Amino acid sequence: MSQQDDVPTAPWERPRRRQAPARIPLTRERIVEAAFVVLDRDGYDKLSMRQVAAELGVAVSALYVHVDDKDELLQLMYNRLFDDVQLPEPDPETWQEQIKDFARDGRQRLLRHRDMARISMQHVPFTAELLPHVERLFAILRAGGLPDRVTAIAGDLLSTYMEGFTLEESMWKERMKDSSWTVIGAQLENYFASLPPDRFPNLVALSDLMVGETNDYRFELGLDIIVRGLASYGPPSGYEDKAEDEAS
Amino acid sequence: MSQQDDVPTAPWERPRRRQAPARIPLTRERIVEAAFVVLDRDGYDKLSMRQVAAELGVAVSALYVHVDDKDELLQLMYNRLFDDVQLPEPDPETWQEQIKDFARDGRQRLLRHRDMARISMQHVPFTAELLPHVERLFAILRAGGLPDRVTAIAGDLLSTYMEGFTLEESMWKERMKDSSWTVIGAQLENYFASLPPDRFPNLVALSDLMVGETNDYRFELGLDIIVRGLASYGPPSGYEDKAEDEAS
DNA sequence: AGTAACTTGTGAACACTGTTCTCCCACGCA
DNA sequence: TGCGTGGGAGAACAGTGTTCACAAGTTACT
Repeated sequence: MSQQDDVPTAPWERPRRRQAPARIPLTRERIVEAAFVVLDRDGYDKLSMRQVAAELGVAVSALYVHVDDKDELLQLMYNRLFDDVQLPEPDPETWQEQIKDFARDGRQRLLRHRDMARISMQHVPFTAELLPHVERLFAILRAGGLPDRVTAIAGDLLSTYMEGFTLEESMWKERMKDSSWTVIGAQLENYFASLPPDRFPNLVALSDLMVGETNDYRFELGLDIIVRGLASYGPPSGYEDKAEDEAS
Repeated sequence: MSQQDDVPTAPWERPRRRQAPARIPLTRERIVEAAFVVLDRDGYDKLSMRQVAAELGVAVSALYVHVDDKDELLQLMYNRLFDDVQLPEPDPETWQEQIKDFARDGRQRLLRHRDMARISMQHVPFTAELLPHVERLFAILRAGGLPDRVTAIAGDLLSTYMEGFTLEESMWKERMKDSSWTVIGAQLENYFASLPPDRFPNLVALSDLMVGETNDYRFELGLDIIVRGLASYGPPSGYEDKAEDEAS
């Protein structure tokens, strides 16, 4: 952005401001960027203010000029991860698929950075930057004909599932990061299958299904369960009438 | 709870040390108990090994004789919170209500101790002590006539929802613990309603529903959405397809 | 009996953490 | 020229999880 700094200053233009500060000024953006570098390299447990400062070649206290808290820094990271989300125009025909895409995209974003799901969990999702996304999500759900009270909590339900699933998923990877996933899965399946069948008949019977499938498949199935539950409150498929919900 | 010692140790559980003789005053149980005292009094952020040791009037390093890690201590707390769960005999008629009761009970347990939801989120739910509960849950789901692949992830889905919902719920309380819930709700509702209606029509329209209802109601509705989604995979209601034979 | 091994618990120490304090220095402005 | 201001540096404070050498007390064996 400042690639013309090496051009010598013409004698007739008096530099009103200091033209080129010797160092790039420290900004929130640069701090967040460095924090992501540390996070991906060392993981959440090693993500400390000192490490971020070291990454920037800067004193720790310099960070606190731009950021109030470590908590605020984490918030900024979360916001930046989702700030370029683009939800589609609400379409009553395909609202179910639109909702699923929202969750799929969220999971992919969380998986982009190591331990990101852990950060996402301890933070309130209603920041000003993310409000447009919630707004769009609501628009899609209402376009699907869901009653308002269902719409009002569907956002919570979906993001809770998305974040919770991804958290568990990445925790397994982290906990046994020495092995590949196929090895992990085999170990787990083996464990469940080795339980005493008289006391754990169902666990034994389902051992292959619990971990044998890929995470993608399991995420997709859970998503489908939720969307089916949501759709059960809406108009029968095929219609687009906004139907009142029938009790019991 | 010591009758399950013959359950093989899961591969992700680090082998713990020999159990201390029963006559020694300091035991794992006492440490866990003290940890709960500290947690309820000072919250999760202040729950440190030093505080737990101080609560017992004991040196910090003494804890490490009985507990490998702080992580293990947290896991023990989680286990103890759920170790006396009692799930009912599977009943194909009322399996949906049985499932809901499972989640309701879990939420109540998490709410019993301050910040407990935060602890629950970062721990693996498949410890040996908790396996019987998963087994029972599976039995109920299968009795409801759900296909095995749905049953296999329904447990994850339910506990993720339960823990995620409770986490968010308790985070709000913690973050604004000065005010009562009605005040918090009013503030939030006010905030959403005050957004520019041209850019956030749906948020404004739903502002009262998002926070106006009680947490109990919102939890119940989310639970119903999930159970409906699950039921959509099962036999049509009214029928009772003979489930896999249950040995009584 | 003596002795060795072991379990428990102690106090100090190490290497960190988030945060704040004082200080310094380069800049913009008068 | 002087001055104020604000960003950054470095040290310091009060913590954190964990480990270390060491001291008791108990048990087990020669």
